Amino acid sequence: MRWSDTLIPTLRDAPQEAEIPSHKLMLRAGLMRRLAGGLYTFLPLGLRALRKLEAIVREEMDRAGALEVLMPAAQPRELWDRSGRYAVMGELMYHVTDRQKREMVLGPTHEEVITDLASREISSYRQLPKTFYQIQTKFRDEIRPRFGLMRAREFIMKDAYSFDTAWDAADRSYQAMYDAYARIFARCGLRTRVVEADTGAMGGKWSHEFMVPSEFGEDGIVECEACGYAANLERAERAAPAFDRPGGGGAPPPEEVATPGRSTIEDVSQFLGCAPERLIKTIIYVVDGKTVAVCCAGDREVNESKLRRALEASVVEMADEAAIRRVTGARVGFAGPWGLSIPVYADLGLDGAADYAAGANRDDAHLRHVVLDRDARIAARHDLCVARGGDPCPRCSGALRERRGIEVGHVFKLGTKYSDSFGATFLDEAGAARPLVMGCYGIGVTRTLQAVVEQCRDDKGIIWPLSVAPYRVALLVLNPGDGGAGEAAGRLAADLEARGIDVLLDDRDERAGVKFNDADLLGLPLRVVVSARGLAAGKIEIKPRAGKEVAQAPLEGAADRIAAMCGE
RNA sequence: CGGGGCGUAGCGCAGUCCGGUAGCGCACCAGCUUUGGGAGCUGGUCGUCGUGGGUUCAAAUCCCACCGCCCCGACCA
Repeated sequence: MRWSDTLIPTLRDAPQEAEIPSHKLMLRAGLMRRLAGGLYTFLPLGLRALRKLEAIVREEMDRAGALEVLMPAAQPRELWDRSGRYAVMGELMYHVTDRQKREMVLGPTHEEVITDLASREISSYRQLPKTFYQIQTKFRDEIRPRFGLMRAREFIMKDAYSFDTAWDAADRSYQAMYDAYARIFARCGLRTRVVEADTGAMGGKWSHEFMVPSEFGEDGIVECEACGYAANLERAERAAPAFDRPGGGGAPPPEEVATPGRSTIEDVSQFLGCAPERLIKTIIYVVDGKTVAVCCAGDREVNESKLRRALEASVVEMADEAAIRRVTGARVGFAGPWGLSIPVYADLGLDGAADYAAGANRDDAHLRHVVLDRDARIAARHDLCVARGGDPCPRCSGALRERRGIEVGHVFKLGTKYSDSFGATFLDEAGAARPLVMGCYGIGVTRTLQAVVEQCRDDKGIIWPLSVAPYRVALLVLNPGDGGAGEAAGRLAADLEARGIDVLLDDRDERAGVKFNDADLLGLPLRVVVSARGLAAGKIEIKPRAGKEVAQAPLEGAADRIAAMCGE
């Protein structure tokens, strides 16, 4: 392809809309353009990279035995009512009404559609196991689209769904997808980290996320360097800290202190001259309709997913102001764990807590010298806080390290949540109807493309891996009119294309510097320069984008040499 | 939805405080020179100054409302 025949609108400056390096580079390199918030047009160069990535995903899905299908983006609302997710996902979905006034949604994911299909088409254990996948545009009305393709409102996703006769068989399907994912990301040139994850609105028993470590990732993760434990902060466990604190025995009795208007941890901490971690934070939650109190150290955040799991509940929300006043008898900010008629759950970070300060359950007052076990009745202790760097590892004696990651893939063991709501059953060998055991597996394809750029770049531009590069070779002609350079480059390009090597021939009437800089920006893996100067000596030059050294090579046989470097 | 910032040519920006009828760099078009890391000179094109309303002899500039974008938060496979 000749540069002058395609459209690659490179930009010297990054548009203001872009914040993170990959987003800026994708705009500057002419891969895509923004239409509106979270909506992007892929330009020819960006689309080529996307298609290559999709091809890798397809190959590995097929190799893993998954069957490609294509489901509609528009789905009847009733499907979502049946799974009960209309209420959970309602706000996240785009709603459309057709001329018959039927309510439709644009699919943010396809568990409902595939389970409906399976319930109709799968009836015997003889048909199992089956895994279906599709590569398709998803729609999510994100509250805040961000960072280009990282969190877009319309994006391409590879989603897959497995159906098995039983849990152990489902585990094998899960493992097959897990392994396929590892191969896919490796082939894309990505270093990924697998972490244990929360299942969120998807439901299900267990899940793993494939994370690309990046300071611009939207997810926090912790990992233990000693044993390899790694988890999303939404799920990450932590062991009880080793305490080095005065025991409760000798502590003086609680003492009430007036703390007028000091309702935040920060205010109280300053006012009492007491570190935030020596305060007990008491938060009132409504868990499946029941009001409970949750205590943790003042410098910690309650992890609502952990709370939900610990109490085996399905809905956790913070109590409103009226409920807090009713339960504690005080305004927000003065709650404490004593004298409450509701169950009090304590985070394990408070084990052995002695000589703490906490709200007095009375307006404008706190208590000092609190010993939790002595002064409050605790219903149960659980790990209820968001983990963070430095916390003890839940699996070994190591310490957790915190970092950020971009979620590019997520695999879930779903179980029978959807097959139950859709009556998706099969007959086993004994002729008994049993629910299909499901798994679901997603790869954010467009997000993965940006993650590649995020991970493969330098200060001059992108450094595409061969596997997903829009073209494998950038062929630069300097001064095409001189010494037959233009003709020689044209012949070399044709020669490479005949061998199946995709080449971008920069035939523009631009100065060398412009071409070199654009080549660095575009980041095609191999840069080949044809110039009159080189040709006079019968030479061209070859330089990998990732390297520094420029190799001179004879024009004779150059195509062979380049093809070999492209892995052909 | 709350807090903050921004909106002036394709991109990056100045001008706004203090009202006087729009500018700079890059890009783009033409010509000449130049030609291995974002060339030089000359000439030229491109603007409902986000939108609507108001104040004023006069509004990019002041006032009101709205819209869009970005960041932080809440939220979110």
